[in-house]
Amino acid sequence: MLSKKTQYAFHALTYLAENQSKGPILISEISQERQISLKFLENILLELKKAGVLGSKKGKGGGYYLIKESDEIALAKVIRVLDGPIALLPCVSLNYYERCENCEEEICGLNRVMADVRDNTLKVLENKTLKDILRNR
Amino acid sequence: MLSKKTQYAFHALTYLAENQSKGPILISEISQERQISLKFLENILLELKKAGVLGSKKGKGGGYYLIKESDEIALAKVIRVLDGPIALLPCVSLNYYERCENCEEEICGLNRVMADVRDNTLKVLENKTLKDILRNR
DNA sequence: TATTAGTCTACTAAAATGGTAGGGATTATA
DNA sequence: TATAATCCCTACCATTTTAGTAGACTAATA
Repeated sequence: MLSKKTQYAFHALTYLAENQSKGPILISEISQERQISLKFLENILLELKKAGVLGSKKGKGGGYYLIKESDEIALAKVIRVLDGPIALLPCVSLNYYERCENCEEEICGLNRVMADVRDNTLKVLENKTLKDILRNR
Repeated sequence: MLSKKTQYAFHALTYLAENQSKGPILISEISQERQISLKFLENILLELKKAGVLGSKKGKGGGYYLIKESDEIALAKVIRVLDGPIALLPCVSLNYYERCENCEEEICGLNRVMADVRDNTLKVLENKTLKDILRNR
């Protein structure tokens, strides 16, 4: 399951995309409009900024804004930033690989199937973007 | 990610499948062979029994055994028993549906995509079975 | 009836999750 | 250049989940 953090991230990002024309958007505005705890949202947006998904501007007239088009931000990217690995086992994760403790990868039949699951999941999450989850359509 | 519980469940189930001919297998034997904490494994096997995946026999000569062929036990079943929902959002879960709090399902674009992810994940997990993850091949 | 082996309830430690508090740093503008 | 507006950063906290443990209980068998 996606954490609240990631779910909030999607809500915030779609809000930013839908209001792109207004320039930088205040955290507090997103918080109010999308009903997300202000301080929690601060952390989320900061992580997205550090990951290169968002830009920000301080001081009056400041706020957050997208630095790419909404169809250039894959859903997989957002999930990885906030939740980490998408794969079901560490030993088949593309971005967060770790050796499994309890299994020898050569003879363990599970990882082959889980790599298959991963590929099928990513087929959607890498190709669907922010644009695909916008409200106004 | 799959929990340790589910990962252990797969290790235990494949052990049972690979040693099916020996009749009921002791929890302690599985625990030793697959390096899983005995008491933790007890809980796991019990849950699998209650879910109709395993049978058991008490007393001398007892133990656990599969009550279906290994190609009749879908991986999805095992994951649902131990970890719960497979979908990434409660509002698109087939077996553990719950309304999302922060989103109105009609206008939220996220659930359409996540239903798509779910379908692609299940395409693998419903069709691959215990038999597909056995060692001896 | 003694032994073997699963069943059940309860407990615990550690980690993850979800959220909060309070300054600090930077920028715009009066 | 003062000050108000904003994001930035570190630390903290409560709750839930995860992973694992303890010990008594029940059923089957010899």
